Amino acid sequence: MKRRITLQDIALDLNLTPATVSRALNNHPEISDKTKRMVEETAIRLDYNRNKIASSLRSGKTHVIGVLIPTAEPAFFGSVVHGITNIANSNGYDVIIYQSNESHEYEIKGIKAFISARVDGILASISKDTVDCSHFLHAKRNGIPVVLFDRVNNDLDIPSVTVDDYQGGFLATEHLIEQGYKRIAHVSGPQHIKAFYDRLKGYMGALQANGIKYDPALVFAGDISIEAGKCAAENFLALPAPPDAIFAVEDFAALGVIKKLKERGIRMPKDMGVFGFCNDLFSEHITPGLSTIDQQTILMGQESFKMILNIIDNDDASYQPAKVVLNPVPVIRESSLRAAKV
Amino acid sequence: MKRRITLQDIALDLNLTPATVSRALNNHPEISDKTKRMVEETAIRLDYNRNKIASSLRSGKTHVIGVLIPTAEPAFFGSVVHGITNIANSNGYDVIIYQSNESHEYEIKGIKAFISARVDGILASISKDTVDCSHFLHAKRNGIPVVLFDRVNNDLDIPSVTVDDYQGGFLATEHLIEQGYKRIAHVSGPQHIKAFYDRLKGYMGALQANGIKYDPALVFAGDISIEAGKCAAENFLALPAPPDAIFAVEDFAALGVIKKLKERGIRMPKDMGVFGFCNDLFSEHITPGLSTIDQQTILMGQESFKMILNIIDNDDASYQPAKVVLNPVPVIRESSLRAAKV
DNA sequence: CTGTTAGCGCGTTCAG
DNA sequence: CTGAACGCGCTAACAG
Repeated sequence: MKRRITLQDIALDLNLTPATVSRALNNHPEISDKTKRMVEETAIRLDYNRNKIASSLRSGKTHVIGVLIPTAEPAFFGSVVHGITNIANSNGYDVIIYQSNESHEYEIKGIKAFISARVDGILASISKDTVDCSHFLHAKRNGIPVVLFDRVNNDLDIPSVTVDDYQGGFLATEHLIEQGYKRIAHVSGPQHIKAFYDRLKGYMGALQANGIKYDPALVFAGDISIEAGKCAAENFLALPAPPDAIFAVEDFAALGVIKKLKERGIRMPKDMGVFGFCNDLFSEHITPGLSTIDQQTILMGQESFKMILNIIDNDDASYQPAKVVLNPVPVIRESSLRAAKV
Repeated sequence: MKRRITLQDIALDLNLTPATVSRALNNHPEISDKTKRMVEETAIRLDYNRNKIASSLRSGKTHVIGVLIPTAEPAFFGSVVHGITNIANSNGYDVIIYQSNESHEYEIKGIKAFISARVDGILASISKDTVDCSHFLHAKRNGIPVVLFDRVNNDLDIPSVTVDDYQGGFLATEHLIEQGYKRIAHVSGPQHIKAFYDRLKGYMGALQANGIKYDPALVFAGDISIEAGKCAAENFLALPAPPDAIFAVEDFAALGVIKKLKERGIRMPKDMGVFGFCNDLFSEHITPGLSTIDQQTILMGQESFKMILNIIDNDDASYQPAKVVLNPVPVIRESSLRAAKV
């Protein structure tokens, strides 16, 4: 392995000083075009690569963004990361990923790793297990701006990017009503997670807006799992007056519903309409295709990055906790499409 | 924002020198336990976080691994990244992700970014568009070890982690034969990608091993898309002597096959067996469940990391291009399960 | 077991 | 427009 080329090497080659070479490479206005050209040529000829470590140490900027997510496994976070890294890279930022695996302890470790690495900013989604959020404030106290996406905490004074879950729940339910379904049930998720709570509220809101009385028997306290969906479906079918449509809090739960209904020979969308939430990768490809709410994952990643970049660039006190709320986008497929609509 | 605490601050607080504090925090054997305890306490009390930048500059090690992938979007790479980051983080390494978006140009940019960031190692999967691989050798010349995973190039003298695609194709085809299918067709992928070429060879190998004559009419030159699968199915059905089973080079292509067969009212697995490759997330959830070959993505990520770590730790000339080949794992579901087998 | 000294490579003063 | 000098925070080498 050859020794790495430094500014010094370029300087010696051209009878200049490292300082001048540095300025030339950074396109400093007080350097003559001639020198800039010479320096650039030599840099390429010698195969110079700027040492970002030294540069970071000196300048106090790493051009690295930390991204902390519960897990890169499911499609959702993978897709958001996809959005973040692409826009970050094209803005000259590197992205470090850390997975909390839904654990509070690992989440804290991740923040520590980011502080140690002196990242310029942190994008994070709170893990399921996390109750105490002081580690995020800890990062802020260390001068590292934080933006939360998707899994947020409104008690914290931290800017965030989310989708409008209330609106999503509302739109899903309203679509089912428009399709002529009369008794619409809901498989809900853990209510301490704001997104799931909001979806339930949206469901209730749509019922009310359409003059349908809310029936607690039609809400099953479930989870975002296939198993929960199956349980819920079973439960609903055993009711004296079963529903004719089911809106599940998440696509996997909806998938469980669909599996159970198939097992029982119940036809969708004829006998029963089904609606999910997430627009997971599989939703398009199952039978029947699952109607769902798209959460605009790529856009979410991009907006999160833009926001943190904005905070980094105006590193003054203009750190106003902004809340960006994205519009949920209904994606209608066979599972809920009973009537041909205009 | 408060000033960041440095080793100096701890040293002053305890009447020690920064060097001693550094050694204590790094658990150097020549430091007394008493001092170590004192230093650790003070570090916590003052909320000290090691400046990894300075540490990296001095030591020449960043503890960062660059991961270069075509795209984080599809389940496959997301899952491998999942495997890499988890094992990397638990080994004290940070992971920087760069996406080439299947473009040669961006791939080169990614390598440059990694060299600039002085990463300790690079894990990469070659993009579809890449013909010239000199940028990987460029990284090696800069003293950064490289390990390729999944999309590799055997002409390069670079260690790699892959699955045995020949074996996968062989097992898939043999399973169909065992299930009593007689005329087995194959939807192949672009043959310049080694993995796809090997799967076709595996298919042919299994036919031969079972005394079945290879019929070129039963191989459709397709792609890894739903559309290609649909075309292939149509093509096969129009044959004078149509096949009774189809092995597709990839799950999305298999999905296309399934969609087309359903459209035509052909029952699976009774009238036609279908087999995919990849074990994509949706494969389990479609109807019928798709039999496929699992590529052990998590394991692949872990093995890749272990290999690069090994090279980093013995940074001498023991840089022997090892090739790790993982076993493909058949996952049998309804789409191919005609007979009850022992 | 601990202190002293020096320098990793860069960017930013302040001169000229 | 360019040069000289310094220091970011840490760790390795050498003393003692």
